[in-house]
Amino acid sequence: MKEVRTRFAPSPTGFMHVGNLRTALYEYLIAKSSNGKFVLRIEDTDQERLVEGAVDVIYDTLKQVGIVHDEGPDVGGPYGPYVQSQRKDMYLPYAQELVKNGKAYYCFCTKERLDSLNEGENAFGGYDRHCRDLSQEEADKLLKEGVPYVIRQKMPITGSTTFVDAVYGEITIENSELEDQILIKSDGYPTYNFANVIDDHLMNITHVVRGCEYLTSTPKYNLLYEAFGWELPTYVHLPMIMGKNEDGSVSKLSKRHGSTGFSDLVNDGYLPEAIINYIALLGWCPKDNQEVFTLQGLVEHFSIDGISKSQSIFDYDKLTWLNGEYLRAMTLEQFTQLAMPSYKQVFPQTDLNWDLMSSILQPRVTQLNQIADMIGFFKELPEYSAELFVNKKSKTNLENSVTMLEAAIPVLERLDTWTAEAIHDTLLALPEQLEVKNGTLLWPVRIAAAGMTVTPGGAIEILAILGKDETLRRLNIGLEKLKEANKE
RNA sequence: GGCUCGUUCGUCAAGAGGUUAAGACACCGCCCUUUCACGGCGGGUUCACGGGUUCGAAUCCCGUACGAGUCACCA
Repeated sequence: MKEVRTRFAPSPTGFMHVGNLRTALYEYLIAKSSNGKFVLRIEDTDQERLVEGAVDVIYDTLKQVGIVHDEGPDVGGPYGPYVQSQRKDMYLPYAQELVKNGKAYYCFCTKERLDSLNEGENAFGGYDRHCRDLSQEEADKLLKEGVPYVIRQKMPITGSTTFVDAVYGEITIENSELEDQILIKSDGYPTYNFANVIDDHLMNITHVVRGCEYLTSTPKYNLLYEAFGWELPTYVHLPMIMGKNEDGSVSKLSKRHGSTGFSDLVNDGYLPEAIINYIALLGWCPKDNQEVFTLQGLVEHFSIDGISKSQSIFDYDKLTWLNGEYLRAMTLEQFTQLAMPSYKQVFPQTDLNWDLMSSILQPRVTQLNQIADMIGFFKELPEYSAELFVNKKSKTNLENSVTMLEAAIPVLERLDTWTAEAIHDTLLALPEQLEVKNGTLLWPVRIAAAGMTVTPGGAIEILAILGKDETLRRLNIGLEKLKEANKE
């Protein structure tokens, strides 16, 4: 059995769309699940769209998610170079061979003529094959005169072309639908379509994996393989990733739906592992419906027949949930390490009990970038209304809250060892004495300590993190606020 | 518009002629509880529509509708 070889062939645009990343992931998984090779090839044949540093974005992304390529521009390999602009001179001879065999031809049509074909009421819709039947003498003459040219593929006029896709099955396209596409551009560079076929063959790629936007142009590729007498690869076309619009309609995932780039998602506080895990599940389902996977787990479970045919909508809610699962699954130390930049953002100078902080945050955080907002109240007591002390379920009101704080403050003042455990024992002795439920005491304490109704962690943890001095200061502020409110 | 592909809860989806049509996210309710979260339990008109084929269709066939892709010297 031939070794499986797949390739990720991005254009260096400086941006890694999640759709691209998913394609890379599936290519990697297809190769690795059968012990094959995964190749990285940079497709930079469009000289007008070159972006500085764009290739690094590709390396960085793959590195962050743990997808390792066996061959590529940076690591080399037996089929190099792996950058198309460095392979430029390889393509023309193949195109010329096609011309010689009558499968392609020189075209001298100007841009203006081409444009005019698609204008006005006589719009033709495509190329009219004007140069297809130029005699060899004419072509040679124009070539000698230095008239700019492109090389176009000569498509069959009649009949149809059928191919089998591993996901979509048998697909037939009428040859009359196929345009005489350009193989070599007037700047001498090959088009994507042509370079792709040549390189995939030269690099022994066995599985061509790509988005299904290429589905209907696949016959053009196959006609090229046939013209050269090369073996066809296995095609694996992937369904698109879509986004849901406000009005309920669906369109290709783009900025207006949210973050669509890998680095955007990371900035939003998502973990690379969670992003990869989520993306793997968008359009693919394992036999046993498992949902949480490491990259290695995906390699072990992946199979092409689990790829779905229909487009799927990127669901930020589910990604968020999955990210929370990853966050909760890690050790406290790992969590603290990831959270530390946020901790330091809020407390650049001070050190708090970060372990305790992490222990209350870890079950609650779903995106790392929420942390700074969640812990802001530790740094500064928010402005709040005395009304917050009133809570039906805890049976607290403006009057008994005073009693609770007046009971809590002195015992806390006498407490020397300021640990969560000691605070717990001290505070929880009070409700019994006062003959109230725990919540009746703890609600006002927490409100006074935090100045908000919803907090990560309970009163005890919050006091422990705040420290004795700050706790007492805040409880007294709360007490004053209550007395003030009761006066009115 | 031509061509190609697709359509199972709001979303991701299992399902391959006979199932009470899984599971997950989201949502709602209850429990746990020191608020929130975590965790536990429970809930909901889901097979686009219309015809066939069949004893029997989410599954097979044909139409229709809707959605998407594609028709570049972009990839």
